[in-house]
Amino acid sequence: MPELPEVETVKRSLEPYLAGEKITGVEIYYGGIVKEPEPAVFRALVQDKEIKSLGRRGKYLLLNLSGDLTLVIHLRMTGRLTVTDRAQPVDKHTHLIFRLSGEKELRFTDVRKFGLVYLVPTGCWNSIGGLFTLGPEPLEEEFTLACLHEKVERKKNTKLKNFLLDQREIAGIGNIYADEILFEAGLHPERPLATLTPEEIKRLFCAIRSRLGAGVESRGTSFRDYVDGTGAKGNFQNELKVYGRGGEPCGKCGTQLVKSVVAGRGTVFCPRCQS
DNA sequence: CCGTTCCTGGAT
DNA sequence: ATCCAGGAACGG
Repeated sequence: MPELPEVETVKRSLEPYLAGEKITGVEIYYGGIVKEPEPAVFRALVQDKEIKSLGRRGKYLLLNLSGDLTLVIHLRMTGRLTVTDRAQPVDKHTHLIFRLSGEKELRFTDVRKFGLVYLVPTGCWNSIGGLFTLGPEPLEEEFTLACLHEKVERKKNTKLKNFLLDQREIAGIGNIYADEILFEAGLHPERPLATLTPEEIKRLFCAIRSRLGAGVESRGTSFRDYVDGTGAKGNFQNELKVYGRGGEPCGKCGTQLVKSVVAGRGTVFCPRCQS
């Protein structure tokens, strides 16, 4: 599931292939992926634009085009965005292809069709609700311990895991990194925010930076579908301490890891190390 | 806040 | 044959 570290890795891996390239054509095989504008207008607007730069906000990938337009792409759970040789056979689940000037093309593939693509004027995110209301970037300077304190104080009764998954609070954390962050911080996923001590908030802050940073360093988690922009798998799946390990012994204390449901998501934690 | 919906492949 | 995975929008 592409979360912040995965989307950042896709962005970095695509940059050398896409920056400065011209989009010479677009093929839309499944129009449902293109949310705005309608597919015919989308195709016409993208035609012959240059990809000036790539960016990321939370789990959103941004392709800044000439003409002050930005292609906003969300991979949701199973989306893949890859640079592929034109000659390579098209996958059954490829919904969108951007032809490039060279021998390569950019393909959007998504088994579950949950991915989202928008084309909007650069900076005009108001039509994309999830992007418009996105919280701070946790790996940037803007996200400080004071900032986390303030957020925690405002959402007293919220459970920690719900808080971490809320993109309006902090951008880019999904189910995998939420569980890994809580394990590293030694905090129970159902702890109400109001019960956190300053020391625990500090631990949470450090764990957010550390786990997301480590995820980026390892080029993301290829637990299932995720690959980067060149089709390469990440390595962070080898460093997961709790996600996907329900029933296994905790790496720190040996207690059996518990799998439950919190915030409507599968949640794994150590009942001894996390309180 | 919580549950439901979207969608498909893989697990049971 | 049925259930489960889950990001984010939406309804209650």
